[in-house]
Amino acid sequence: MLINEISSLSEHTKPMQNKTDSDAKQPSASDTAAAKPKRSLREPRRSLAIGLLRAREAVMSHFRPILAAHDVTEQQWRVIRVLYEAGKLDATELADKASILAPSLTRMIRLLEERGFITKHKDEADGRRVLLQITPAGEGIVTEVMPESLKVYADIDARFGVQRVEQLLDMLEELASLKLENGSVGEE
Amino acid sequence: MLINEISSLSEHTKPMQNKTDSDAKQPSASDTAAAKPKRSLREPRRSLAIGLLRAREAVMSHFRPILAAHDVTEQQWRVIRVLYEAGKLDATELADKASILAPSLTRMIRLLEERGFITKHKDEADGRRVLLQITPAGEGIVTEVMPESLKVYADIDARFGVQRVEQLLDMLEELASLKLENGSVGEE
DNA sequence: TCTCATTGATTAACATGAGAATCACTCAAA
DNA sequence: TTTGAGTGATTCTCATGTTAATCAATGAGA
Repeated sequence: MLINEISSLSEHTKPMQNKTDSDAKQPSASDTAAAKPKRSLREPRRSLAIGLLRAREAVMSHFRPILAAHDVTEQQWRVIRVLYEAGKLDATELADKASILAPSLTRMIRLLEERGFITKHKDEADGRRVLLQITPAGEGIVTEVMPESLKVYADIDARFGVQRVEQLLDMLEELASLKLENGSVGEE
Repeated sequence: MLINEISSLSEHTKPMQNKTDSDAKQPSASDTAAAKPKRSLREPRRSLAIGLLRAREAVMSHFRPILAAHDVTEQQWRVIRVLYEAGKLDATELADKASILAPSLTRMIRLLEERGFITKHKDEADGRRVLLQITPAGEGIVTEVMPESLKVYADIDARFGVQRVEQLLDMLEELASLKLENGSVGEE
């Protein structure tokens, strides 16, 4: 029944010129109840996962040149920016705020420290934790890149509409906080 | 001056139930003219790039277990699904439809071919092109994974609202098609 | 026909994503 | 005090992202 609901939704799908060859055999809509919409597999709905991916790629394509000009990757920029905004953080907090996995962060810390953008030292209170902090050199990157970054966002605001950007951000936040059934994230 | 423009825009930001903790320190709106919003660097607006990243991560967290159960990665799933839907494609088309970079696709083709999910052969007409096609084994993956995938999307529809999902997809598409000034992508 | 710019695909090198295993440290219970 | 479970970080391994360089094939023009 859950799948039937899906197939009914697929009516929203635009015709889409069937460039493919086979499978034009739409069975008469007689069997609606027990119909296994196996056909719907070839005519998928738009995917949130891909939609988010493409949108993000489009947005990032405008930032990458700016970051590349300063020889920092997108992820390195996130780490630097978070440290700039939040001050001293331990690795877990930093990884969370910058949306970077712990193993990735470990590697990045090594490079960022070598390049003099951040400093690393153990927490006196808890020997397991590693405290990270931005350096003046790191702050320099921020003050150089941020204006360019804001310019791009201003451009997006102008083209897309400030209010709609805010609305989109709201929806994205809500989507990110959704708790579904087969969470699979909720261990137990 | 450009930054001032930005900071003025930030007034549109809605209060938004402060689920977060810190930063409730909105400076009084007294300093509007000559204020050097150096503070704005420390108090950034919400970022589209990060919002899209988090939302996507949240969505994918529900799909990854399904894919992992069938021993395919997210990207491999996209490739298989596109080939299933579109039939025979050359590498460039496939990379575009699956939102995967050409170098990545080249590597993936090798693995997917070894595992028997796709076949690869040169185009007779144009020796440069490589034509990819899904195999029955690959179709098997689709028929196994797709129902689970649809279930997750149905769950998202139920929680988020079908209409809002459609609205979100519309906005994402539009955002992805935005042409900004410093395009840096727009060759020509 | 030959040359050469173009196009499609691959390779190379480095950085990150993702999951599992391991190490180091902490803290509470025996 | 010692053990052992839990936590934070690191390491390992494989797959992909990203850019630049390279290779192979095509096609138009000299």
